[in-house]
Amino acid sequence: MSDDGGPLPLYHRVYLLLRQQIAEGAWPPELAMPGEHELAETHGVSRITIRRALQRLEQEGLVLRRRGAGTYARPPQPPKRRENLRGLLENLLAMGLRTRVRLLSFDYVAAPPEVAAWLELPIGSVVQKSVRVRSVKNTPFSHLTAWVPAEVGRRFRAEDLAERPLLHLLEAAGAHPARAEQVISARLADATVAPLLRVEVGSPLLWVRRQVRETGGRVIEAIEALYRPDMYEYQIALVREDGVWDVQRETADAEAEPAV
Amino acid sequence: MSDDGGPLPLYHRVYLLLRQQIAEGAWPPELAMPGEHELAETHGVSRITIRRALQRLEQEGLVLRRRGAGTYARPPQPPKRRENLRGLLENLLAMGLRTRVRLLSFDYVAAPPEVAAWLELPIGSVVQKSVRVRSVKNTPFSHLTAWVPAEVGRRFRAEDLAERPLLHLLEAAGAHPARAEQVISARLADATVAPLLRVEVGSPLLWVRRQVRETGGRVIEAIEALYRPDMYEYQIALVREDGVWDVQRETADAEAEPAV
DNA sequence: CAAACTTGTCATATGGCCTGGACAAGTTGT
DNA sequence: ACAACTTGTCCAGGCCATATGACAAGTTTG
Repeated sequence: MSDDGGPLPLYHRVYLLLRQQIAEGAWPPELAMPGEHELAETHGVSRITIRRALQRLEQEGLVLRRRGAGTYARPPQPPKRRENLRGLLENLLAMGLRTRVRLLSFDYVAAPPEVAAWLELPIGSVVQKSVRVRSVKNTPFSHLTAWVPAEVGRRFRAEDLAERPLLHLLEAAGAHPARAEQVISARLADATVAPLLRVEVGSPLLWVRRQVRETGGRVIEAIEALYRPDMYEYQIALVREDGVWDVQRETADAEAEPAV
Repeated sequence: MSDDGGPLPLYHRVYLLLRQQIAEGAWPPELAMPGEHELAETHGVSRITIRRALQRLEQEGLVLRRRGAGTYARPPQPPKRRENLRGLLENLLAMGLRTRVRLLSFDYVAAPPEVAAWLELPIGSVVQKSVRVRSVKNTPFSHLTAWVPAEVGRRFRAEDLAERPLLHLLEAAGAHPARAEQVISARLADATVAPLLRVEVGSPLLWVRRQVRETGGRVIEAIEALYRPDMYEYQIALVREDGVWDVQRETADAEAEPAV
């Protein structure tokens, strides 16, 4: 469940990198970007490959090219406007943001070994597997794959998943979530996830895996989330007390408008 | 032959799909998988393409192939073993792990607009900029770009940066770090960072930006860190109390051995 | 104007990806 | 033994990705 991106065409990788640098304002719009020859050199790639990447950037309006004059970056929006949303991940949709959830699949299956270990169940146990995509203002920003032990999952219906957060359903069903562990990492969008998040294959995604236990210690939820970094970031505020750093608050930060 | 989802080679996409199905136990290990012809048909792809996917699966030990007999799926590998290291980010190197730091650059420069805003200084103020790469067991895992106001930075030397964490230096220099904000996101490795982290250009990296204030409220450090996700992950433990999730501890999780 | 940049266009060459088909070699079940 | 499966191997050909080089055409600067 952990994996690579694989072999992307060169011109596409160069495109992704240039787009990232443009978005960061690496080249002010009034100064020309490095020439094609120079870009080719710094990326260790032929000029034709650079041109393919630049042509695509031009098609998308991220760059303005004039023969003889040069290539000029056009950073999309003025400084990124963000709506800062206090609250933990699950509370995101309880807030003002209108998020829409699409339920892509909902099945009871035999737990593959990795998932079984994650849920601390015997291999082959029946588990409920659901896949959802969550959107703000019609733009998808998270892809969620959740695993729940069968007897816990049976207490709610598939339609509920499209309306309320999983943790609420678990609580309403009599479970008592008490502790959670999250691991935050990064991975590339693969051919399955990319179209669902409306992102290019090979773009970077925030990768969060969470395990939730109830008071007795039993794992009642294992969830894998992939977030678009342009739409969603993770914030942590720390305070230093008596020479030790301590967490003050944890925050999810979602953009008001998609960057592109 | 069929639809699109991105510019991945066909054989690689088939490989990903088959690997996923194997991991989910779609074919019990004692029964043969569908033959190459059948797989070619169901995936809408030529037999040679199927073979390339299967050959890779065989190399990785996920399937067993015997001429005349068929292809048999094999139970996936046991989960990765990790050394779990408690402690906040800056404490990582204070722990048992022997991390080595290489100082790549150290200058006093005029702050570019973004950095000035980040440090809450007037545009063009002089700041100390340093770039470091940190390694465990001779494998680099983090790339750090730090910005410090000039008058704060003058209180320590470049050589100190190669030996002690920046926060220690700031404290030793009389600063009083009190609060910090971290933003966690994801980005791609570009041509500059990739070789330093010994990673392919275009691979995903964990992207952390941190701003540290001292007691008076002044920003004394702005730092941008890029981490290899196979070497370093971010963990957060949450506890639910009175219906609200609270952060219990924050943890950096580094692998004992690089995955590759 | 002229030199020195820029992007646009073209031709050529190499190698990887992918298809279609044919055939060889091994295994299994009747 | 035989038929019917399987995987292993090879070929011819087309398309695409990529590198290299040369040249045309536009812009900027002195």
